[in-house]
Amino acid sequence: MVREKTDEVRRNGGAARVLDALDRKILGALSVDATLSYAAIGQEVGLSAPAVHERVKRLRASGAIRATVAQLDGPAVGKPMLAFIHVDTVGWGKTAELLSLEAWPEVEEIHTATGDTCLILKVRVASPHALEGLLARIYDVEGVRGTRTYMTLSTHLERTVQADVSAELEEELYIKR
Amino acid sequence: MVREKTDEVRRNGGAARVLDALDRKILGALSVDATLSYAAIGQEVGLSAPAVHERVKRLRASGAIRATVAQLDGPAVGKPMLAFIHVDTVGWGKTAELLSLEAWPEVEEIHTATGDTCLILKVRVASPHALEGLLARIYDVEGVRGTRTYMTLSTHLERTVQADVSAELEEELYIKR
DNA sequence: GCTATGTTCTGAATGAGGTTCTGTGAAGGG
DNA sequence: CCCTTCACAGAACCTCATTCAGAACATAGC
Repeated sequence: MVREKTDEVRRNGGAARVLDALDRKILGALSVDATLSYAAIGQEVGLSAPAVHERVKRLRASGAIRATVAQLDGPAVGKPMLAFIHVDTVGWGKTAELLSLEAWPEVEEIHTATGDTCLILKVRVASPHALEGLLARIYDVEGVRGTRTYMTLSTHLERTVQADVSAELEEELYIKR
Repeated sequence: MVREKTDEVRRNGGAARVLDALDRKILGALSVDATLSYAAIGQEVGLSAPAVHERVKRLRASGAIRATVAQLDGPAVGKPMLAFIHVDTVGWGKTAELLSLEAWPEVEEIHTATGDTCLILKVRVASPHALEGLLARIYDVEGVRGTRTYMTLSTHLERTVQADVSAELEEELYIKR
């Protein structure tokens, strides 16, 4: 019976479900260090290892945990330069074409944005020369009208999505599908 | 002797060391899915599990792998709104004060940048109201002259630092200290 | 050229921790 | 009041991380 229910939840991708305080504590811990053992997390939040495991499995299935990844150091892997590029296009329809940017390893983020620009890119490159080549390729894309590049000189903070652990939000947090 | 040398490398934090093709393949795999077993990675790159483990240990010690974290989903944890905020300050010295932004859970990234602005923030909030409150707090910080906010409407790509697996870069990649 | 030395790998052995199973107690509904 | 459902704890199992010893290979010095 329990198994049936679990499978059902997994089928519909995790229906709307409140994240309680324990879930947010677990997410907070894993978003900082995903190598923690379930037993260690259980110590922190007051659960047994299997209970933590069950919740993490649910959080993965529901999409609250998108992935578990290694955070690399830009300079260490040969990409010391970070920049944000604002791209203006001739129309909204053309942004679809730009999505092939996903295949470019320099591009880490692509957002559609409001303001005086259409797209915001976060890119990481090895050198000024590499940045110039990237910009040239961007201008080659059909529909690109112009770009504005913001080079970063130093990065003071760079982390992933934070789960707020404050308790008063409990009622508002739902898993969206 | 071997142990001595290993300890020495660890003491100076991992001296300049070339990342070879195997290292970059391993980094590429772990940056996408850090839950892979060492045996599975070894299958991909042609090494045994202990050999992969040894390399990963070195990559962690050298700083090429900064951390292993769970990537959370913004909407799922109650933060559906993502924005970039460009902050103008009255002088460079004042940016140090702004670094207390690290303690604000809405702020994910802080960069010093070139261009017509001093700081670029990446923030994720629950609602327009929360964004307004955040901007009010930013303006309360001593030295803040103005801000420009770029709201994102949709995110087409959001990933971490990518390790280029192409082979021709082999000679250029060093671990910086 | 030969030897000593350091490096990195493989395969085996061990132990920690991930994963599953079963039972129990609490909460909600008929 | 009983039944169902759910989440958890404890125990058992089993995969996989980790360590160890030895082999292969490259390098430097004699």
